[in-house]
Amino acid sequence: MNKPATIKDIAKQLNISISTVSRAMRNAPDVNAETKRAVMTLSKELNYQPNKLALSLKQKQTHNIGVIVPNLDYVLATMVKGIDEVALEAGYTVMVCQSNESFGREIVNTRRLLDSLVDGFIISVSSETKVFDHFRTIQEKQMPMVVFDRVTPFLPAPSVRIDNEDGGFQATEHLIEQGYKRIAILAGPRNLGISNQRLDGYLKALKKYRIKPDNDLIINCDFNQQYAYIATQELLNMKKRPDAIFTISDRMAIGAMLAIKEKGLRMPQDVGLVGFNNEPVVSLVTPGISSVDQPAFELGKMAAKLFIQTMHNNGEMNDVEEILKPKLIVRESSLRFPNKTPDKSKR
Amino acid sequence: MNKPATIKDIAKQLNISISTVSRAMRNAPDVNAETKRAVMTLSKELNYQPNKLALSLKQKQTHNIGVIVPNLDYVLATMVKGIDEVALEAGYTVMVCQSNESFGREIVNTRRLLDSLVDGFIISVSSETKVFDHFRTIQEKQMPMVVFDRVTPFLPAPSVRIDNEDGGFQATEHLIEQGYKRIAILAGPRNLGISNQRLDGYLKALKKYRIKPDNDLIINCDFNQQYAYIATQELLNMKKRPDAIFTISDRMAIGAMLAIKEKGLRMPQDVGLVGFNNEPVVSLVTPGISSVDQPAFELGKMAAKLFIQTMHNNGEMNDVEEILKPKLIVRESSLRFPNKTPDKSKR
DNA sequence: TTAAAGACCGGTAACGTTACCGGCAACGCT
DNA sequence: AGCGTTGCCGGTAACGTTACCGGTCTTTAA
Repeated sequence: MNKPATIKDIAKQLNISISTVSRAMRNAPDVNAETKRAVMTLSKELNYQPNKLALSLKQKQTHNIGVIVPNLDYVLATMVKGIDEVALEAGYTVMVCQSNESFGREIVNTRRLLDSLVDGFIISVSSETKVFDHFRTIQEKQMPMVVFDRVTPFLPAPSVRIDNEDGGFQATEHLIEQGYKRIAILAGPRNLGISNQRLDGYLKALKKYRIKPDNDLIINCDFNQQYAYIATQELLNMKKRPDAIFTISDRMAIGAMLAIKEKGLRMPQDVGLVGFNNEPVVSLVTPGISSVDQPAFELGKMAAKLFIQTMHNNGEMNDVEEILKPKLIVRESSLRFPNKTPDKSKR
Repeated sequence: MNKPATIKDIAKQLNISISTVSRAMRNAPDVNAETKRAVMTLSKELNYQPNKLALSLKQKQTHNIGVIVPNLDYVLATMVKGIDEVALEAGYTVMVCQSNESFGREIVNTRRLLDSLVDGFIISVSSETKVFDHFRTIQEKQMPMVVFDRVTPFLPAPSVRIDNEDGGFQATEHLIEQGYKRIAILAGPRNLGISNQRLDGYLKALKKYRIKPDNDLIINCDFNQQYAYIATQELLNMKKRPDAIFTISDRMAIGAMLAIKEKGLRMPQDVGLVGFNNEPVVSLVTPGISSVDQPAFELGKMAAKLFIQTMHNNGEMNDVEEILKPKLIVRESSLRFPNKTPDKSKR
């Protein structure tokens, strides 16, 4: 066995035409049962594997899905797992590419996958991305495309995300109920949808309780731990320092926590802290950090389902927007009055 | 612009043959400079994208690498990032598939990718896998295959891994130097190479200091936090309980930590603890957990480099085995005598 | 002046598969 | 007996690309 066996080899050995073999393989109706059996046995014997490339070339579809994510941290990895789950079930193979939050990498990845490697895309956009032309070429090619998690209004497409505003609202309302008066927010980059939506939730909660938002307490900084650490230091050095901080990611919450501890302040007594994502780490640090949990796995599954639907509708889809609900998990970092919150969750 | 433009369209519009267009695109030497320019401009105008499928079918290679990993936790995600880095550089696209530590999934993934989707594989085997036939079919097809991180002697192939034995040795020796007398080890599953190698390092260190290994202190349990938690509880309930625990992963270290805290014991005074991987989380918990750091990103890069080398050698490669050195990072969880360890690293 | 060399280009087969059309028996029905 | 129907099969083109061979015309060298 040198070269892999092809349909031709089978045809030759069985003295029938390749068309018949092809039909037999696909279990077509108009082929004799006996011939079918013969083909099947021989194909097994020769260890025949149909050539997907040839097939894809012929019918112009690959049954691959291109997944582009900015990174593979806990949340996104979980979502990808969800995508994988239903994609595999539906007969699709996923190609995961990381853009590393880099605009250039995102373009390269997109172009690569676009080279007839995939039938469509499931995308979470990089935080660096402000121009979406590379994604629009996908749509011009009539390819299905679903955006998840990092959704942006500048890229109209079927999308799945969580209700970020509600998440921001829950977190902030909880802090208010716990008696915190000056609540700061570490929002992410300005151009990022999830960042602004969570900020909106924050503002909405303040409004509900008639608290005037203070621009000095609204910080836009980059998405990582280090920046959050620095931003928190600055916050805590203010004359009228905040007594609570809501960060829109757990990474940032960790950074904030480190700054708070270093300053010698206690949580939740001196400063309350709430994060976002509910990554495992927040339940391990001391004190445990309250965080808004999002159904990442479910979200991934939903994204893939939406993709497959779009696929079946020939790429057309009247911009569906699935929105899943997040849920605040309360831990020690923000719990001044345990009785005020009905369901203190387990660690 | 309906259908994507092909080489034929260009040929027709320019009134030249498709061969010439093909050569012009590839910047072949025997084509007039002017013709080249004409082809280039028109191809840009028509937004021509060469069809990778047709090309792959023709020259029987896809320029894709199949990467199969058991999961996408911190360490593996970092390694994958390393693979991605050099693969992209070398003109390869990677297809990442998670086996979810499941034997069946691993087989499915392998078969899928084997369907003429990739030119070869970079693999980290699932912990569940005890039979390697599905991987051997890769080798039978003369495809390059590199194994990384989870290397096993039952699957001979070029490989990259860290010196697990040395890592285990460093961790254990450190605990001994810190005056711990009864040192337990939470090893992973028995069939996993990294598990056994780290165990070997542990035994080697004991031997060096003439400590007799105690079978009651050597626990083989599953790779996750929950099992480690339970195993630690049992250890601490022994009549002569251990005064230190070395776990072969940080996940397990976290589990152990929770059990230790729950029992009301203090680290490092009552029990010393050392983990493996040096995930970010271990520096965030209190006390910080000492852990053996492995150069994950470098390891990923090395794996991809090795793959590309193997590729260039037509799949032949006299089983290279690259071994990178790990390095113990000491933190509070095991530091009884700060002066005894020369380089206490930063958190 | 002529032959060889070089520059440039075209035609065709092939990669492995499927879609489509057409053909030939055999069978059943009137 | 004649005709349509059914069951089964073969041939060919096509998907988009490249490899190979060969051809024509111009240039160069002896």
